[in-house]
Amino acid sequence: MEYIKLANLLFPHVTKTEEDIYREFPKRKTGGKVTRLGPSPTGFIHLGNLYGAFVDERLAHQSGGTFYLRIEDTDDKRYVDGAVETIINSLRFFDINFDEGALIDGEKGDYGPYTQSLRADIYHVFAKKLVAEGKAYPCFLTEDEINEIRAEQEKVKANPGIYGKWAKSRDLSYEEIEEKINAKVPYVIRLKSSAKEERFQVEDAIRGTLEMPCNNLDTVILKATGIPTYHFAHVVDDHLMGTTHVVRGEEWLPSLPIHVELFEKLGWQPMTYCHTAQLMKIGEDGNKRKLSKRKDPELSLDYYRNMGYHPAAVREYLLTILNSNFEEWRIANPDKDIEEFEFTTQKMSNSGALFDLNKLNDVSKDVLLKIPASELVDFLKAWSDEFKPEVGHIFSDRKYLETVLDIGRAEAKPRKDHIYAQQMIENISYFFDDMFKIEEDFPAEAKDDAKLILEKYIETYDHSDDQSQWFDKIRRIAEELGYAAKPKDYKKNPDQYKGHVGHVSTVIRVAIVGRTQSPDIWEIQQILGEERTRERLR
RNA sequence: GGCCCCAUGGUCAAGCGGUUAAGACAUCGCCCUUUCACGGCGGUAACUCGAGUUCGAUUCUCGAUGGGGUCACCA
Repeated sequence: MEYIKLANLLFPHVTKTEEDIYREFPKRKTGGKVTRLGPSPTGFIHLGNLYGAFVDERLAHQSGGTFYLRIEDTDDKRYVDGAVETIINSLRFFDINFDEGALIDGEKGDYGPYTQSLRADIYHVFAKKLVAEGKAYPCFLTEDEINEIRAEQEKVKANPGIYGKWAKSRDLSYEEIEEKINAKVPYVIRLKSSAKEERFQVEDAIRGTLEMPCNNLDTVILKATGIPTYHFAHVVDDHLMGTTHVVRGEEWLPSLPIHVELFEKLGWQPMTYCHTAQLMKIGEDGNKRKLSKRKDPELSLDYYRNMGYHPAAVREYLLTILNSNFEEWRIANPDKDIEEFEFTTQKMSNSGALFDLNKLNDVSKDVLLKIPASELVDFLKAWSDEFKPEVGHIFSDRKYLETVLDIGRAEAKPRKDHIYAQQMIENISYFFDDMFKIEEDFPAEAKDDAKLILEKYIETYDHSDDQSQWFDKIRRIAEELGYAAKPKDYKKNPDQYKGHVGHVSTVIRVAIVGRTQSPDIWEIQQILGEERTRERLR
């Protein structure tokens, strides 16, 4: 078989050589790591993507390298309008920014185009090269024929796939191929696998040495449309674009042999692989399972934006599951910027982590505590503009809002009330008259005296009282009505009292904020002002 | 089914041949306290199993079991 003749028959339009391409894509000069995110443009982006993107970003930027965005749109069915913008904006929200690639205001960087569908001529140069060297061949098998092969394989218990004797287009003569081409019979280009009966080893930056059998599959590298499959595009692009570290989910591990053979046949050196563990969730059956775009909309990034989690909190949480030593570092360095933490692939876990909302909430409390109230207002405002415009009026008095958000935060043992925007709004709603409502009942112990308690409270109320004067008055009211002035007395002799001062103050609390739990009432009253305080007591 | 990855409390996880098997979250109890939150103290709770190697295995090897992934002209 004259392979070069075949290559020319298949790729008459390809005039460039591989040397031409190498001139267009010179080796990068930077010393740092080069990573990339290669999303397919479905526009859907979930926590798992963010998790991976975070690894890419840290690896690149921590080493003074480059992080770029490549759109992997080799499957035209997947394309969703505006998806690229969504991806970029979602990631930017979490402070993950690209240095080059297919960005919103056009391409940036010297290794473009960064959209795979625009790189067809490049892939063809290398596909042609492989054909010319007898390492790839056209395959004319139809879908039906492939199904038949699979059925036959099942019958004889052979592994499914096109390989070895099942690869029926492998041994077509030039004349046969030419005849089909002229007859416009559709075909794909397949790798002609060497199917070495041995195992190979690859170093993975997360998992250490990986050992698996060599590939034996005649994988499709160019589809009938002339567009490459992921496997081929990955190898060609990452080599040409100078990627040093390929970060991807562990679901790619099984196709690693294909990629390794592709690199070998192309005469290239594979880059460092970093196969991350998948983020899991508990399925309906109680078992762990991979996050799925279809089934788990609540784990899409939008869910967290909707709830109003602060991006810094999500980043902080992600880092705790990404690098096992991060929490320790954080405890030792509570005030350092997250950038200062030295992220390493070695410290990454290689078993799938279950997403833990409790932990996120806990982390979030600490993160929000460190954010000044004025910034919190900005954050809340941006969130409400997008997700809850009906509360827009709470931003009309910024200073007031800041004061509200700052309750108890300056103390040595600060309150950690804030977790995420939606919850914060709910928490502070009683500070706004239109959102204030009585949500809970008076405590059972003081229910019958509620009216009396409030009357006496209004009578003695002096807005200029300081906190201790104010509470002394409540103590007095409690005693007058037969409640213990100290909870301990009540606990000792529960029969002697109707209840204790806590029950009395809870009546007042319910009147002021509408619930049985809140920060200090005196402080709240000071913020509300005398007029509104009295209003609510009526 | 073949191949691949993984395996310490409910969750995330330290550990890398000898430890009373860390820590965080969650949970429970106590303390602080006018409620809640915060904080403090304490408790419950783990090495999947079986063979080896070894004086000694959570740690190394093999096997089993379990979980996950993958076997497309999807990525």
